[in-house]
Amino acid sequence: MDSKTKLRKAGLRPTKQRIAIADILFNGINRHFTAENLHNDIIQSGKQMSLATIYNCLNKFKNVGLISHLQSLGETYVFDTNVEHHHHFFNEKTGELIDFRPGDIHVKKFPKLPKGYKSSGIDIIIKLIEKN
Amino acid sequence: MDSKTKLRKAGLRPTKQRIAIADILFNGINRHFTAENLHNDIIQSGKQMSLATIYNCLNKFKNVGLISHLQSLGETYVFDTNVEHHHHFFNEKTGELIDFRPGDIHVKKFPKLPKGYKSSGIDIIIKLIEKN
DNA sequence: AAGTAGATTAGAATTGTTTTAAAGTAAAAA
DNA sequence: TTTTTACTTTAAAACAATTCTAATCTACTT
Repeated sequence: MDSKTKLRKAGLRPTKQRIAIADILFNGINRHFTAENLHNDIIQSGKQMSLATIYNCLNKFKNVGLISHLQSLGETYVFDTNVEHHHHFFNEKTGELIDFRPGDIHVKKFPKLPKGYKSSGIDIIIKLIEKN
Repeated sequence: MDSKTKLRKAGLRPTKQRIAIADILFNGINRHFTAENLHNDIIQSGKQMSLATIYNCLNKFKNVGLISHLQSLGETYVFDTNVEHHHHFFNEKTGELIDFRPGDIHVKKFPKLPKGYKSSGIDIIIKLIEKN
């Protein structure tokens, strides 16, 4: 499916800029990227586009589910008086974090790590919403 | 142990400001906070301190291991063309992210969730460093 | 008590993202 | 088709979080 159709199907107007972005993003290879990354790619391909447009488009794409964005633990630097290794519950509504001990969770099957690398740690975030 | 001693033991000069911060942080209750949070607490307790000092102190505290900071997935907003639910390898050196499928990992024992809440998802980040 | 290295501060600088308001463009209506 | 309308793009300004700068201050050493 070409970018134009894809955008239309998602309920977005296929503008020149959106098509250019979609052409880069949906070429079949999953990728992670920042607005800045993408802007560079576009500039280097000889096109011109403002960074604000990139942000606008990406946010629209995200809203309609064409892309996702990595839910870190929020936007700001969060400090923690707990220096032991531990994981977190994350209250999706309030943003509140609650610790839990590594012993309270047990990971059985492990994914195969990329060649030449070893694991230096694992961070687990269990997201919470109110029951009912 | 009082804050002054604690700071000295950690190799930090116990200044008025650091003591004030330590008094708030190390009162026995683990807590998560941002620089802004802490600044508000301090201002509300009638003390005066610049936000820059808060940042300086927290970074110092972090360097000596008195506190930790939550490793989000980096500082900037990262988008992802993969809209399926998935987890990530995180290359600690380069910041690169690689997806892995939820089926590639299996969590057996689950921590007890806070009362009144249910899980709305789980995010797992496996950090990687080069072997040898 | 005096000197020095390290700490604090206000304010400027930086970085990443969003907003604003004006000008442009795709889709719908005529 | 043309006109109209609603949505987009843009540069520039605004904003938010964090760090830096350079002057002042303070805890520790002597």
